[in-house]
Amino acid sequence: MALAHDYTDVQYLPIPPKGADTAAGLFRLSVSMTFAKDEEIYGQDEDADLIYRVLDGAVRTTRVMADGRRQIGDFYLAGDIFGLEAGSTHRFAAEAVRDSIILVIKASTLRSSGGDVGRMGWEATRRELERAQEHVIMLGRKTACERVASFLKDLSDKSGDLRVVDLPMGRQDIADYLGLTIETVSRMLSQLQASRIVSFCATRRFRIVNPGGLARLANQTL
Amino acid sequence: MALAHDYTDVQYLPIPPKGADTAAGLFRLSVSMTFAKDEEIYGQDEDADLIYRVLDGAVRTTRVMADGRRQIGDFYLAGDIFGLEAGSTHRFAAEAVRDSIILVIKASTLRSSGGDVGRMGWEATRRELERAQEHVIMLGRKTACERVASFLKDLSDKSGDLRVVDLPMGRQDIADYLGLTIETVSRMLSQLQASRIVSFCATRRFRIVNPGGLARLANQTL
DNA sequence: CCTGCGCCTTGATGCGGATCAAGGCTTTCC
DNA sequence: GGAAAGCCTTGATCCGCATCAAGGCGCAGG
Repeated sequence: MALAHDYTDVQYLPIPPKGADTAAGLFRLSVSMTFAKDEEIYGQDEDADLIYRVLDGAVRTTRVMADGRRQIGDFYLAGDIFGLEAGSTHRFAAEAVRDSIILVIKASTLRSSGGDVGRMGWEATRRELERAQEHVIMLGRKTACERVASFLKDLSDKSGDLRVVDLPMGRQDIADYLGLTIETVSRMLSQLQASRIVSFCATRRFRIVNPGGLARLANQTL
Repeated sequence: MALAHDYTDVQYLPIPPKGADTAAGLFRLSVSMTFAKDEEIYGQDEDADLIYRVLDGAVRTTRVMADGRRQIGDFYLAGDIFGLEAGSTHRFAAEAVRDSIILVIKASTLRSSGGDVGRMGWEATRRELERAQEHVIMLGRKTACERVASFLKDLSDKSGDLRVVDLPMGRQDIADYLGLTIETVSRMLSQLQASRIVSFCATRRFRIVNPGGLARLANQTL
């Protein structure tokens, strides 16, 4: 298990991010921190008085059962907000998938403000809820192939790049997100490549060859 | 599919609910409506300008894939608030599990109010998110037996009754909530009864014989 | 360069839960 | 009360994914 972050590299942001970014306003008073690959950002059951935003890198939220079974709640990429999923304590831990820069702000600052800022927090929570519900559909009723296809499609939808997409996470993380084993994920990826749906230029970088086919396999209901 | 509700039985509530109920304040300006068993309260993809609270009965939210696979998002019992899960349109439909009385209020009334009322809406959304995440763990990493045990335990935790719990929903609804088939749910229930964990006095009413054993089987991580 | 380790892929086999099938029970409606 | 339909249970069989096993590949460090 990674050591708790020692908070020595906290630094105040000199300049607020651009105005075009709606979420940026929330983080005007935030501090920036860096986390190494696999370092813990917060732990399961820790107090939840901070809210986070990925500036660069990637983050996963995880929950581990007593016998070691692990479920990943979600992945967060540059621009995403996380840490909202909590009552008084976090129910998932958060870890850096790779070296990352994270903006941090006190939750109480947000929650207490009634106007625009508070509503933005609510909006962010609502988006989290939508993603969690999409995840429920995936885990409850989709086949292994549909899950992997959905995952690749979601990732490509999120990344602005037209056709070539980077996977920030390893196969085990994908498996723990999709409720599968690493072997099944690997097999499905090979299968998608064999069917000319996608094409891997490297282990963690692929191109979508047949977007229509991918969408059909993903079987999104919306 | 149930016909859309015709809204003819709308009636204004003469008296606000008791002050002890924190959520009640939100629904001071609500109207009460009744829905028959299996009647649709709102549809998938419908506009989301209303928020709902169960006064009596039970509600399920569902999503159906093109080929008929169905996933239940959650169940709502007396006192629960639902309908928050939406951006501009509902991503799940909501249906009455049995004859139910539902309070309805305009979402815009809530969202626009800055102070306490708005914060209560945020809190309700946050609780929804927590439940959805618990659901993700269940569907992603729990066995059929653990899912059914968790389900019975959650239900008993929600209902104030000490030992005897009523199931408002049928086996198919349980299966579609747990990501299983009706046959597997039935087998697991029989198995739990055979192991003296629970005891069914009727098809939809059971008693918890061994609460410790049930909790152990449920394998909750928190 | 070579070596070693971590990550990934691929193959063989097993098992948990789905599917298929056949009643039993319970509720509803006449 | 009797008939019919819907809901639930139980058994037999099948299949998709997990598990077990054996390398392959690529990257880091010597």
